[in-house]
Amino acid sequence: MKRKVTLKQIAKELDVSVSTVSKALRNSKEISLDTRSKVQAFAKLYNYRPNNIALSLKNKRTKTIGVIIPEIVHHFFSKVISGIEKEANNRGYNVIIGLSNESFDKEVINIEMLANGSIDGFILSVAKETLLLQDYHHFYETINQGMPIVMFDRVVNEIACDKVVVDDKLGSKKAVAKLIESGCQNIALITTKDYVNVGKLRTQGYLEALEEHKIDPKASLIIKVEENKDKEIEIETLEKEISALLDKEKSIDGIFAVNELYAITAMKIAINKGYKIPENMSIVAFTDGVLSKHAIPSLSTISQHAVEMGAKSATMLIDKLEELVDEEKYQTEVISTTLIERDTTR
Amino acid sequence: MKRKVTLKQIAKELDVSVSTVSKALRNSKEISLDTRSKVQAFAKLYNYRPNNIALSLKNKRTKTIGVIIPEIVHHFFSKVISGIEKEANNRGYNVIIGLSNESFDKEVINIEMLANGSIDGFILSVAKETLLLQDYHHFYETINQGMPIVMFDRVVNEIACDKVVVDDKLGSKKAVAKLIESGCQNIALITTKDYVNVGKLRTQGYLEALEEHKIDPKASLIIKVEENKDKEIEIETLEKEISALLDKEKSIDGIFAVNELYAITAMKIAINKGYKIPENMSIVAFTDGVLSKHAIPSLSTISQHAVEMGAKSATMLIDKLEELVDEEKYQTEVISTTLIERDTTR
DNA sequence: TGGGGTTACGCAATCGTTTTCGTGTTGACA
DNA sequence: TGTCAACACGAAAACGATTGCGTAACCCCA
Repeated sequence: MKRKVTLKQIAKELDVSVSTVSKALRNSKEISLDTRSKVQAFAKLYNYRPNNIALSLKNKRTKTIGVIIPEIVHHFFSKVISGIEKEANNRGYNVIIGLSNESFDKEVINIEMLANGSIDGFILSVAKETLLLQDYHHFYETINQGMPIVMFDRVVNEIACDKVVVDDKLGSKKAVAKLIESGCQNIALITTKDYVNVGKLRTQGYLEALEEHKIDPKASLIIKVEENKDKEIEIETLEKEISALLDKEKSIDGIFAVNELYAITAMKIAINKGYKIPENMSIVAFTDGVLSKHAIPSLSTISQHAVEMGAKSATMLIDKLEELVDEEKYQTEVISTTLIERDTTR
Repeated sequence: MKRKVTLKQIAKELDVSVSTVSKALRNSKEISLDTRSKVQAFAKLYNYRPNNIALSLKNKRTKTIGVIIPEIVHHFFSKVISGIEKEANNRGYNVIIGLSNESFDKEVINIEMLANGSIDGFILSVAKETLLLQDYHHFYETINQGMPIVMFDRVVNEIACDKVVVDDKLGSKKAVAKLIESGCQNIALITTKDYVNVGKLRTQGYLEALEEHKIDPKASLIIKVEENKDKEIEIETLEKEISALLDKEKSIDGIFAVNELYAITAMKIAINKGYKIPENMSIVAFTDGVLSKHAIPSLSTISQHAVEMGAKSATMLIDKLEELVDEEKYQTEVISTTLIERDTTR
């Protein structure tokens, strides 16, 4: 086993100083051609690679980006990561991942772990618990120490940093407009409680679409799901609610759900109750994922372009890190959504 | 903006030496109680945190694990990562992610990028292209430099390192046995070409199960899918093949697929052709994911316990890093599979 | 022969931390 | 009063790399 070779070892071996070796490897003309080629040959032979940690210490930059997300077993987030990773790699950066599992404490710990020199900047999506507690001290502290943050999807408006968001309201509006225009009159909404920002915005989009088409919203058609750590329970509860809703409101002919799981759940129940999809029941979901694509029938969705979000976030962060952009100026990039028509809409 | 405070700054401020500050913070009794509390109070006030990079350089360990996977937008891999992350975090390690996108070159680049001091060890699943080329020099070099590797799922047997694998053969056997025992007589197999190790093993399991139940395998019931970078095309081709197969072999009453997407695809076509599932067509898939769980009807699957795989991999790597285990001894851990019975089996 | 310029290298500081080894100042004891 | 231990602290090396500056050795020319 040959351990990694260092400048010092090369220097000793060739009987020159460390600085000579360093300069020779960087092809400094301060060093004679003779020595240069000798050193370079030796380095190549021993497969010399500069130690990243030492470089990081010296340069005060790690060329590494920290990404903190609520969960990774999630189509949207993993897509965002792949976007981040691709862009970061292209620009010579590594990506280090922290999972908050939607927990405030884990988010804080992860940030603190990484903020002590391990990374140059953060890309993150805020944990639900954090949004609920509205305790943002860890973000402020990080930014205060001069470490840039880019927030995506679940952002905190009051924090001064770059942001990349989906146009949730407009996306929902598109979805609901599609339902209305294809003939739906009574459209149910399955959304989350309002403290989840994106849920709130998507609800607003639903309401605006109705308004624009002169349809009076009915509170009785809206289900606001209480999220649960245990998804099983959450979905079971939702199933009962949807079932009850469909039993009570026979006129429902369209459903808009703020995520695909809610939509799939609704579809399952609707099919069980004998609805024909899309003939007498149309369904559209926000968030395009595998479930939608491969469901039977396949679900029409609003795609968030997650990969693009990730790539954009990385671009913004790296631009800031490399000072290609004004340090004090924060931007909010809006990624537009696309309606993907599949088999649950007419 | 207050930049991070260092030992040197504290030392200057309190008019003591750097070493005194360091010792005081580590509560060395070499330092008087007076000085100790003074330093500690000051450090707390200024929120001092030791610089990780400097520590890494000094300690020659980064407390970071490099994970290289073929893709992240994939239920299995993201679950493995969540397992790795959890275990790693518990033991004070960070996780840095590299994606190979199934490409040999990207795998090599990622490994080289991380192997220069950024991490203490690797956990990885080999890219398909690498398996095809059978070029493993980058793994050998890494191991040779004294950096431990743990391979999971897609492993290279000839390389001496720790491995965590799924019991692919036994898992498939379980699945096919289930089909047979529930009354299926003519079971089709949808698998991958043999160079993908796991595809091969799963095919073997299928064959063994048939053999044990005294059923003669028929080559005409087996589809070996040629994988394609473009999943759309791969699935479209597969759809045609399955359709042709079902048309030709009317006696088929069971399908075993080596992943859930193949199974879902088969199910879709079977349903279209009027098969009743599970009454006259049963289906089981290897790999348990969201698709299976939320498909209608929900798919019976073989679960690989991906989170456990990740956690186990992390445990093995960290144990080696912390020398809790013999450096020269390599183990192969087999994670057993579980049959999850849902609605596509009787 | 002495001064100036060039060449080719080494020294030492630096990044932030830990740790070993001195060392000056006490106080106690013979 | 001389000796020695204990105490409290500082200097310096080390991790691996980069870089500004100093300088020895040489040549050239006046």
